[in-house]
Amino acid sequence: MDKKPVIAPKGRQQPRVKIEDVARKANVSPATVSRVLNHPDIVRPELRDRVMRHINDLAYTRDSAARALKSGRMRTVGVIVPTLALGIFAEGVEALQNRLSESGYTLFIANSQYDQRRELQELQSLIERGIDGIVLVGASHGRELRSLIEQAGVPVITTYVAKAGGGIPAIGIDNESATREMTEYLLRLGHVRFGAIANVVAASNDRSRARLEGIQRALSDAGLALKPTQIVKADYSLAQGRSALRQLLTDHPDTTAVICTTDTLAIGAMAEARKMGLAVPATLSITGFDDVELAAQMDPPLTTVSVPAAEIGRGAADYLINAIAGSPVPRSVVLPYRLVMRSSSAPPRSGVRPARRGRRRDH
Amino acid sequence: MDKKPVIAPKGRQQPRVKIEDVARKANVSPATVSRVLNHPDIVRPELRDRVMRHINDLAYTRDSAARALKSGRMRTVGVIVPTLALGIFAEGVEALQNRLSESGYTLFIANSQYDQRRELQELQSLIERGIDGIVLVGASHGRELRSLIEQAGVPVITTYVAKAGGGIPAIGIDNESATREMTEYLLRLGHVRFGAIANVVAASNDRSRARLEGIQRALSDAGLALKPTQIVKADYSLAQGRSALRQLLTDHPDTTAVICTTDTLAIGAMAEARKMGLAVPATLSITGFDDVELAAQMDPPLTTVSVPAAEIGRGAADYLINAIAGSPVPRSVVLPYRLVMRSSSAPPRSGVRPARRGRRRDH
DNA sequence: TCAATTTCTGAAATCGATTTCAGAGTTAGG
DNA sequence: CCTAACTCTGAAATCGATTTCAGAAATTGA
Repeated sequence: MDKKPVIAPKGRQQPRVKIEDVARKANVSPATVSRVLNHPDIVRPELRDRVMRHINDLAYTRDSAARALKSGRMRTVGVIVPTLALGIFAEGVEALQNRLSESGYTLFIANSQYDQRRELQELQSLIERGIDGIVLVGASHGRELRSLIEQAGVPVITTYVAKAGGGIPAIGIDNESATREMTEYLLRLGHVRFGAIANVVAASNDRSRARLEGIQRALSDAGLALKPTQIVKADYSLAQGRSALRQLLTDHPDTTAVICTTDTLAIGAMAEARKMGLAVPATLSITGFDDVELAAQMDPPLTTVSVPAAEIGRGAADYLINAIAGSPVPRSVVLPYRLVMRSSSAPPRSGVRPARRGRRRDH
Repeated sequence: MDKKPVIAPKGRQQPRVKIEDVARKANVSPATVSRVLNHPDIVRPELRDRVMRHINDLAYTRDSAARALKSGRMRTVGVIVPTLALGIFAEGVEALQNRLSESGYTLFIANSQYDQRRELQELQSLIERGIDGIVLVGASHGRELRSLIEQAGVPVITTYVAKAGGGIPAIGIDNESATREMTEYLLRLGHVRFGAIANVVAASNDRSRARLEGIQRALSDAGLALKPTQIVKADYSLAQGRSALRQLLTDHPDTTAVICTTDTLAIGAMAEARKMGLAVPATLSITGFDDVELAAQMDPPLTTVSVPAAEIGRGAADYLINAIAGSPVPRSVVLPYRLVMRSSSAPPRSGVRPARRGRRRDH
């Protein structure tokens, strides 16, 4: 009376081919079949071939659960990105997956939506899945997360940053230094009235925060510290780039250079500048960060910082593969970024300190 | 002498907490601990709480390999996309992952780079991993792939298309119908000299092929069949969009409407048009496909077809969750696309059939 | 030709959690 | 007060592949 409902008999409908079935067909023991698959070289060639034929005939594939159970290795790595919507992360994940796949690993993917609590949950779930390694993004992770990882004894690496706290190794670029250089470049061009658009609303976005700090540091060093209203906070959408620029120019109409912490924001800002009738770069220089595909195709092409996302992904994969194998691994890897000067940036109108003439106390 | 090298002792360094350890601490049998975790309601409350405390104290997490082995369920789904570089796929994967995560599933991700052989390899690897369900993209898949899936007895669904061969259920939009409508719209505006830019170089890109067919069908029906030189094949990069437009206008300078099978191509085409000094939409209408974020922010905003990527991802997740549970599932789901008319398209210059005047036999 | 190696194969233990089966303990009914 | 009917817990089998250990077969050398 209390029978189980008649849904999906149990596991698979066709009772999966087991190693024993192959063994019986081939008139050998399961041990031999296993050896043919795992250490082909120690099996007599003719026997090996015979077994192989039967393996193919029966289309046998080993049960990875049983395999993982016995060997303690899942051959699986997990990655948690803030979002896949950003091309830069998608590119990194793709490179990561490709490299892992070459080495027989499979990639679990999860996304945190820039939410540390969600990141923790997803990590929990991945660890329960028995992953052999984990890739994170960014430097700021809760203590809880770090202890979870430590307890699980799983190799980790965090990406897109040059260093991270809590003894977690990192592979990526020095974000702060990149925007510092970019800012210094704009200073050299003669700009003095800056604005910054930064996607720092997500609490956990330490990359953009570092980038913002780079800007601030460079400007402070030049005695041009940004007022709070010269920094507009945004998320990572084009639309916010637009509105951020509008707000910035409302508060500071004499701005001549706008540094964005993301290409997306910069592209939004450029769109808005065009709409407002501002010539880029003649009256306004705009710079981005990431060097997405579109950056080079803009009109004018966008000055930005190129981030080696694919290299980061590959590097993270290599790191974990080595760490899992017990091979020595570097503490952290700092990859070079590249400032890409294109025509969205130029000296301010008519040489040095031009805007002075127009608006402010005219001296 | 022939000892194994001293690397990573074996599995984990800290000898993982087992269910038996918890059982011993709590003075119960492993069976009880298992019950506490899997069927809490059949264990006496006080005992349950006691066991729970020890589970937490020891930070015990069950070994998913052993669990999967016994239960035959991995609670894992795989997805193979052509590439993550396309925002449309990234968005779908993200939605897929989010929905699966809610139901306790974890997502394996792989990418095929539009290569059917690679797709097959990745699928092979996923099936060996014991996934419970698989998500594919597109309608065209080799027979080998289908038989592999069938043999494994794993539920599948393919995405971004309205239907697929080989009895594989699908969730997505009717690509051909979408471009047909788009073309008809341009015809109604009065265009007669069309060009098409299609990313059909990847052999397996059936979506774009269907889109191209939609264009051709609509034009044939209107007695305006495209000549081969009016169709430029490209991959999926902005740069190719640019060069495609240039080539198209070299061969057919009197073209008034260009239909692209991808927003990326359309955006590239618009960039090139601007560079060539062609006013959009005054002298040239351009349309895209996908409705990426940037499309609405272009100048002029791009007319395109909106694809419900997130809905596709969610739908695929729901489908598989049900199919795995043995619940009834729909054969296929056709989702509505949406034509988004923006200002990159308009009637050709000076009313109906304007270009006639300029170039051709002037009647 | 026989013994000593060497090479190869099979039987059986093992990985860790789940679940059936049966028995111990408890409560209710007579 | 004793048996009947439950409720709850534990012992042991099981999932499928891997691997150790030992023995059988083949090879080499004397």
